[in-house]
Amino acid sequence: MKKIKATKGEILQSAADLNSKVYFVESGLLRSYSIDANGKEHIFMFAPENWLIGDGVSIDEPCQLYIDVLEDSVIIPIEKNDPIIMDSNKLIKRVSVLQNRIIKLMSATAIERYEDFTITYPDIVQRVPQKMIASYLGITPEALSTVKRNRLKK
Amino acid sequence: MKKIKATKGEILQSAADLNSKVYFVESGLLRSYSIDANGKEHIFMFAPENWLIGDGVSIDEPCQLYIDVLEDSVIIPIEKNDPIIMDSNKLIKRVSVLQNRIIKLMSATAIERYEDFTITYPDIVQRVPQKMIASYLGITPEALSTVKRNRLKK
DNA sequence: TTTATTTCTTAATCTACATTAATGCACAAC
DNA sequence: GTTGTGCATTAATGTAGATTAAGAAATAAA
Repeated sequence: MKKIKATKGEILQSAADLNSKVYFVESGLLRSYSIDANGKEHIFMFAPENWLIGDGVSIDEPCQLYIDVLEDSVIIPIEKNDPIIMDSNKLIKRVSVLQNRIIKLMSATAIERYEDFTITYPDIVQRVPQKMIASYLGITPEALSTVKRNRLKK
Repeated sequence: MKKIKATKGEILQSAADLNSKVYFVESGLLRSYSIDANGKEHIFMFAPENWLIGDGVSIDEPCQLYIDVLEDSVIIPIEKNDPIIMDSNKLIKRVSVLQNRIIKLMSATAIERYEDFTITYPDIVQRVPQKMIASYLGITPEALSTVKRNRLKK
């Protein structure tokens, strides 16, 4: 249950690592992302204060995600198999977030997903570069620019 | 721990329901899906033999998904807060599946997602109408037709 | 300060997939 | 049998967002 200081730019986990930890963010901002066959980044999740971030794979499987530090942070590493902290409720919440994301990815346009993002993470929009938000939404930075422009027209 | 027979076409759960159960499929086939603002269905998951299917939301939140029966099935309803059965390992596996799905939705083309589907669920391809596979992949049945045609050309 | 380096925006073109519509096919109801 | 009704396929056209490229604006480095 020890706190760790992590500095901006630091990489806490790489894909293919065997990492049995998740991270609770006490202050600062982390993100997790994957890199596809073309070398393109896809942001999977942002984790600001009081969020938990980690790879969903089992303890004995290699990770799929990279986790790095976007703002200097204070984090608490937690073992995935720690039964006290990793209670089911937290996991169910996680499933809920992911389920929501899949439904949105399949049924909402980029504009709707951006609206949704600004509501769910109002402060993150100011704290990270636009290209990361585009990456989270599954579109290019260019497309995000026009989304924002069209939004203002209304 | 009682088994239930569910017949084809039966709806086990509707969106907005307050349902505290998930279902283990002993035999048969279930699916979960959402319906978007335009009335379009988006299949979230298939659950053949030995799969667990349910809504990811917390016990006290209204469901987002419909669950219905695609083939006559024998299923075991499980309370979400049953600590014996709903152990963390199963939940982590669930997170893993969803994580994978999101990564694929963001970084793979329809052709790649279809390839992936036929490998992950080789038998399901034969057991459900093509339009449901299209719905799972996030494309139209027409687009799936051309995907399959182009695949054969190789 | 000046010079890089990265980020953001705009516009032109391209492409994967959606939409629309027509046709053929299977299977059930009558 | 025939008349559905739903499903799969094909083709023509439309569109959201990708790609490419070029400038502007911000940030970091010198």
